[in-house]
Amino acid sequence: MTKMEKRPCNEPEVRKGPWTMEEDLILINYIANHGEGVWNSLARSAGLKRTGKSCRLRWLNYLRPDVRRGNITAEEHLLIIEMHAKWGNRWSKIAKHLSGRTDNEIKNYWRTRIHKHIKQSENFATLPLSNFEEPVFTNQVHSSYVPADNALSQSNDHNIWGMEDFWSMQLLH
DNA sequence: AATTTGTGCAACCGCCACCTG
DNA sequence: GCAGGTGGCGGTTGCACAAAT
Repeated sequence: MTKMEKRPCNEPEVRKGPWTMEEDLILINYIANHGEGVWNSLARSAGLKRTGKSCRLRWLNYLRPDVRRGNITAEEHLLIIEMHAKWGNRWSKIAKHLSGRTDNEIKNYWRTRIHKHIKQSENFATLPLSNFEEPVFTNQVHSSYVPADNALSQSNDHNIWGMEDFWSMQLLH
């Protein structure tokens, strides 16, 4: 919340924006002890000043132990394209076929990598054939479209706390 | 070195469907 | 049948960081 907003004084304070390490730990600990439940009451019981929706999203997209982030493989890349052709923007449906992947990640991946390149190739299509480059999805392109390792480490770098850290801390309790 | 522009991703928003009383 | 609460989904936004100028 960047601006000061008026809020009725009887309404509980609701935090927005990026999650802090403390909040993550509270949520992880609470779910580890009590399991997932009704998210609104979970948020209240855990003492988090977040909406149930926000907690659910954070858990599903980031904190779940089985969630896999980054490093989309060529195989997954192909599956995404295939399933998107079949179902369109049904991200959650697509995500269910890619274990550990979230709809949010696939949606972002599509928008930032695949869709962008399709747009680009559409632009190429308006050019004379002599200017036309490789079709977007060839074997050759698979490797170039899979995020480079350094790009991944870059994206993981600003997560100072990896999920492994959280879960290893969890095991200590 | 400073500034601008582009990119990737986490998180929010709004809508809809389902459930329960 | 209706209203309120909740979960799930897809679209969009805001921000941090990288790359380009």
